[in-house]
Amino acid sequence: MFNKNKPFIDKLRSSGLRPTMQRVKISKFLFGRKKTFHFTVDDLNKLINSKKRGKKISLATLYNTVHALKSAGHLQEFSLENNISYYDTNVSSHHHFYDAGKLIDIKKKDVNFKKLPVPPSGKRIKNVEVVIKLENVK
Amino acid sequence: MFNKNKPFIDKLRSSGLRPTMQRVKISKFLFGRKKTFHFTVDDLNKLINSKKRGKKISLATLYNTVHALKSAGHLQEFSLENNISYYDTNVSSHHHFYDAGKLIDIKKKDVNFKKLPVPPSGKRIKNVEVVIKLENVK
DNA sequence: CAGCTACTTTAGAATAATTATAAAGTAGTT
DNA sequence: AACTACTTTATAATTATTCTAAAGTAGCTG
Repeated sequence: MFNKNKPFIDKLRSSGLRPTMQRVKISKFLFGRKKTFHFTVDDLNKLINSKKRGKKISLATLYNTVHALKSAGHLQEFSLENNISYYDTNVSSHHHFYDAGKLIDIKKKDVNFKKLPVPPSGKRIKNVEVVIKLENVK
Repeated sequence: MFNKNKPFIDKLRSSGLRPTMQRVKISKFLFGRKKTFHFTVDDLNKLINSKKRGKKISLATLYNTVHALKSAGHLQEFSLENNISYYDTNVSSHHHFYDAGKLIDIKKKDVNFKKLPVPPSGKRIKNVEVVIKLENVK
C-alpha cells in the first residue's frame, strides 16, 4: 500500500529531521495544501489541536518544529508591527500586502526595482523584503 | 531669556500633549540631534536613565510617551524578526538596511520601483516599506 | 529483534517585552 | 487657590517565546 505521507517524510528526512508522528502531522498540515499559508504559532496551535479527539501536540513541539522547518529552509519567518512571528510556507523570494493583520502574497515578478542602494563596503544584499501596507479607499 | 526647550514644548503642544518634565526631556533626547535615531524602548531607558544623578523616568512613562509620539506622527514604528518594536525619528517615507540587529536609513530617492502590484479592489496603498537585509562578503 | 544511544516530546517553569491598574502628582483653567 | 482632567509611577498582569529536565521514541547495531 502506497504511503500518502511519503512526501512529507522525505521532506523531513532530507532536512535531517526524524519523521516523528508530530512532525509528519505538522508537515502535512502546512505543506499539504494548494495555496501558500501564513500563520503564527498560536494559529497553528489552535488549528492543529482543535479536534476534540486525538492526541494534542504540545506548544513546545510546535515551536521546535516550526524553528526546525525554518532552519531547513521550508518556512520563511517575518515580523510585523505586533511583535509576533509570522511564518510563510512560500519560501521563494516574494513580497506581501499587509492589511488589517492579514497578509497576501505578492508574486516576485510583480515588484521590480528601477534603483536599489549600494550596500556599505564589505556587505552585500542578502535579500530584499517589501511590505505594502493597505488602507480602505474612502 | 530665550527658552531652549521651546521647540520641543511646541512640538508636544501641537500634538495635544502636555509638556511635562518627562516628555520634554524625552523629546529633547530624541529630536534634538542631527542624525535620525533608531531605538527600542529598552535602549531609550538605558540611555536616558543612565545618569547617576537626577530623577529617573519610569519605564511606563517611556512606553506611554513613545506611543503618544508615534500616534502624533513624530515616530515611526516597525518590527524586525526579533519581535521587539523599533522606533525611528525619521518619519518621512524611507527604507532600511538591516544587518546584525542594526538599522541604517536608506534615502527615499535611493529606492525606485519599475513596477508595483495593483492593490485588491476597495484598497489602496498606504505605504511601501523596503528592508534590505545584508550579509558579509565572504 | 533486544538493547543502546542520541534525538524528541512534553509539562511546566522561566524570561522578556509590553500593557494594565490604581494611587499620587501636576498642568492649566477658573 | 481650588478644581479637574491629564500624567506619572510602582507594581502586577499579560503574552509570546525559550528553557529545563524527565519520559518517550527512532533507528542503528549486534
